[in-house]
Amino acid sequence: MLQSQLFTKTRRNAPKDEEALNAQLLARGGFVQKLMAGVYSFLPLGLRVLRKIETIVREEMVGIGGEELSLPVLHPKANWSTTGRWETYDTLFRFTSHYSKNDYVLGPTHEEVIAPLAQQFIFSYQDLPRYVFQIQTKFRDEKRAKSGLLRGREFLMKDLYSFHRDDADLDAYYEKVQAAYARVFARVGLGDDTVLTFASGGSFSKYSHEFQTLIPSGEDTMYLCEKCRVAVNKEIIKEQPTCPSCGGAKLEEKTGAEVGNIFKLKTKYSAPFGLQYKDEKGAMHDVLMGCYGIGISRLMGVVVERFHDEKGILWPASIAPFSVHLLELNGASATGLYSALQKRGVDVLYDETERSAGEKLTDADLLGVPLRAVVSPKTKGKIELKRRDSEKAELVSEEELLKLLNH
RNA sequence: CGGGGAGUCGUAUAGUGGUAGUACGCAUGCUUUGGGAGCAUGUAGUCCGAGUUCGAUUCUCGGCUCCCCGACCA
Repeated sequence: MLQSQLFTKTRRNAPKDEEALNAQLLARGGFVQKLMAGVYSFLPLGLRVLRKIETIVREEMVGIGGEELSLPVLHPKANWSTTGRWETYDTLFRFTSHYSKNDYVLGPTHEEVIAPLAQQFIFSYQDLPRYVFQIQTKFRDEKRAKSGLLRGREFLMKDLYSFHRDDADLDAYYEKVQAAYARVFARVGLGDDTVLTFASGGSFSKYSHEFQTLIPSGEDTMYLCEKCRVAVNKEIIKEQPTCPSCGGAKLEEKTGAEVGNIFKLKTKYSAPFGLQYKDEKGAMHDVLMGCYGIGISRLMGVVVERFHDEKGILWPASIAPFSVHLLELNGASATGLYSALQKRGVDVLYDETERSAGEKLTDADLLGVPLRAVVSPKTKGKIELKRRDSEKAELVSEEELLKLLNH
């Protein structure tokens, strides 16, 4: 990609209505633009990051048997009345059609859609288990949207739903999802900072689990057992004052951002919709369900909160908008190298603009591409290579660079 | 939802009851060239509505929007 052709430009100042660090850096870099509180456009650079996170999540969901589908965002009131959540769901976006006078919901989650849908296809124990997921825009009428991408009114989420014949099967799959989630967070670069957290489980199971990324700007408070790297959410610390893993009582207070959660719904949503199956003897039973979410757009914000310095973002390589940021400075030309990199399939952003060296270098730091390659009169036919997370640069030849990137 | 703060060119800001200023950006030209370069010329703005006033961007009221704290967050 030629930087001169980018739809967006970087900004020297963050908009004054953005205070959250993730929003400031993402807005300055041209990754996102706020339309209103809690609602963001994802611009070409930001969408690249979002898509990479999606791909990682998708691969891991497919890896545990998930089949991808796409459910509607617009729901009829009736489904939400069936579960009672038309009245009880606080942050539900409800509205009435101006001409038909029908009531609708903008989906904040999809149990009300998936349960009756599954009822069309699941009849027998032979149809179980089943696992379906989607990556879909969700709407929640948050009383207070805040913290940039961390709490939006419109956001991108992966939601997986599983269907089982008994508790043992649900429990076993729940464990698999938990392991897959750990892989997702490791792959997006948050493995060391994301901990399994015990949280309230509602009325059907004792606890649910959240994945909390430990960042100072996180909204949730939890108590972490340093030894086990397992935490207890503040909401259940009274009933669970010790580490659920080792029983230790030395828990340290931390703040985190919830990037994922896994939840045993059991029959909470299958029962109201009559989602049942016949066992081998022809007896009817409610299907057991699990639901499992990952906030994709929130994850993008959390990564920025976790990986930045005073100059800008430091994207983990796995989700960076580009692999290499190629800069030509002070009249030098990197056109040949750009073509060579493209030919090798390297995802490269090429700053061929005729701006000052300082401006281009500052831009590179802000955008946070993991590897910076500079060609200038000073590099004398070689390439100055610098990792975004390192102060040291090294001079390499074109062959050395290509070899390195092939790796 | 309760409390607090704030709306001025595209962005960040200053200022004023009487012609709205600066920086960045953008445009043109020249000069520069390793950490958001210099000079010149140009471009572009007072959230919406009502009130007070000869006159409101400024004061008053209402609305809308944004930010922060709290509450809330299957």
